[in-house]
Amino acid sequence: MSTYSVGQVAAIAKVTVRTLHHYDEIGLLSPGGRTPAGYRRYEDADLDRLQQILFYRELGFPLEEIAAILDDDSVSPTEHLRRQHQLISARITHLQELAAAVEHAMEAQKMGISLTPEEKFEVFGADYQESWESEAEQRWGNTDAWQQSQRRTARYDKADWQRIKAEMDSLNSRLVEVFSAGSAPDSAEAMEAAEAHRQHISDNFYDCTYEIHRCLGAMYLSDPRFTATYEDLAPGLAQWLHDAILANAASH
Amino acid sequence: MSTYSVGQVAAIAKVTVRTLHHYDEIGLLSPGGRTPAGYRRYEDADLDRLQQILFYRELGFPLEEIAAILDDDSVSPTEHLRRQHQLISARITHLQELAAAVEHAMEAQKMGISLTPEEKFEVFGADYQESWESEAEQRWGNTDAWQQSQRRTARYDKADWQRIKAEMDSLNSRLVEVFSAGSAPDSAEAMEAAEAHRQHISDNFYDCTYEIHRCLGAMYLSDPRFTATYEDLAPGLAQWLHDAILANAASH
DNA sequence: CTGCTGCCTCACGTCGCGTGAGGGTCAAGT
DNA sequence: ACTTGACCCTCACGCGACGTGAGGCAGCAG
Repeated sequence: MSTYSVGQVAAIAKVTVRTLHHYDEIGLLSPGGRTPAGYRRYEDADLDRLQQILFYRELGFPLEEIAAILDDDSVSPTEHLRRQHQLISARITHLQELAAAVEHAMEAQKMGISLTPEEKFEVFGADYQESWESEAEQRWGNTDAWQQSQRRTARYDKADWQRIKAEMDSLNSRLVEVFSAGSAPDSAEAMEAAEAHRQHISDNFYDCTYEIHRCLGAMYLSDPRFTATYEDLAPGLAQWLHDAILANAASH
Repeated sequence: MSTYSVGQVAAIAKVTVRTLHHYDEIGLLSPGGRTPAGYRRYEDADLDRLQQILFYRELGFPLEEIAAILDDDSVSPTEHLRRQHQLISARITHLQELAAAVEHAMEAQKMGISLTPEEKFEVFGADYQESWESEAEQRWGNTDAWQQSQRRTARYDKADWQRIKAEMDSLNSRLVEVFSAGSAPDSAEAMEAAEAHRQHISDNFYDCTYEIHRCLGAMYLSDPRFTATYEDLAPGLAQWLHDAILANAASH
């Protein structure tokens, strides 16, 4: 198995040595080993990873996010390639739209027509990272909350997700506890639990105002997926949680 | 004629207020006017300019370069659009190559084959040639020579380029010949070759005065790209050609 | 006249490197 | 055995294109 020095890798991948140093510094790409003198030695696997990194970089992903994507070992290499292909296609369509817009502008110019301000900027709106989880996006559209959540969660690594999962579990068991004790949705404990729930979302996903929290509560009843998880914990819990959220929101 | 506040422009163009402030700071986009209270007021012309800025930004140009491009009033709006379209197309082809490379990688993976390191990074080398063109523009910027060259070469087709390439090759081999024979830069043959070089440029690109030819000679030494091509033909040739050009210019 | 929203100007923080400075390493030639 | 030159190392500061408050004026609504 052959290994490569920084300079060699830099030459092959057409990046600078400094870039490789940087990737090592931030832990994005650390060489497989070092010589006794401290020289970095990259292995074939490192080259593979570098290639992946450059792909995602080319598509405009921040390095931290790339690290998160690549370190998520629940995704197979094949799956990665599929994703990349999808992302590239999305990007291409976006550029084609841009090209079409330019043509449009040329037409308009030749005819001496001027476009409305909104028309001029239409094409820039499309945040090309769509296509990906468009399911949730359809519902929440381009609300600020959703976008904020996207930005934040993109950076989370496995440990973060584990912590969040654990917090959610403890929140849920607290809910079940209060609910099973027979407390009314507008009791102090119920409202406290609802507030904790809201706080958890604010901390980890997006600024969850009382307004938004109310919407969430409604969704726990209307969206079968959510209803299922709560009803699974305890029958009647979805409705109760919904009421508790309303009560808590009203009290603030 | 309506005007817009920063916030309004930000909303229309989907950029942040801070971005507009920044563009104002660096002089890339200053609003047409201000209210007595110091509030920025953008006019329709400013929106047009902003649109152009965003186009070029999307294509990865640094802001300083964008300013240079847009402030070059020798370029008509139509010409701008033509350029943009060209740039977008180039970018699309590049991405399509990337996509093809991904497909290639998928194939290889399915077959259990592993690619050579060089193969893996081939596509990234396609450092799209437009960058050099714009770089040259920065240096030679709005000199008449550059513009003349642009106008003329725009109409050249493949056959023209082939002819020019052939002529250049024969000129270069003549240079190498004279140089390798040990002739001094101020010998008759050397000066003749230099003169032929100048003539070729005048015929195909722009009126190359002796003055300009001298500058070119200097650039063959100062610009690594040119130095490389001549040094590649024969070590020491760059310096020698430079001297020959000077001698030839002096004799006229 | 109080509050709210939008605008202003500093001014420091961030990301992805570029660019030396100062110094060790190692194969090749003399 | 010694020198040279290419390559490597680790700091550490700089830069472009903004993000993100802090502190304060402007203008209107109730």
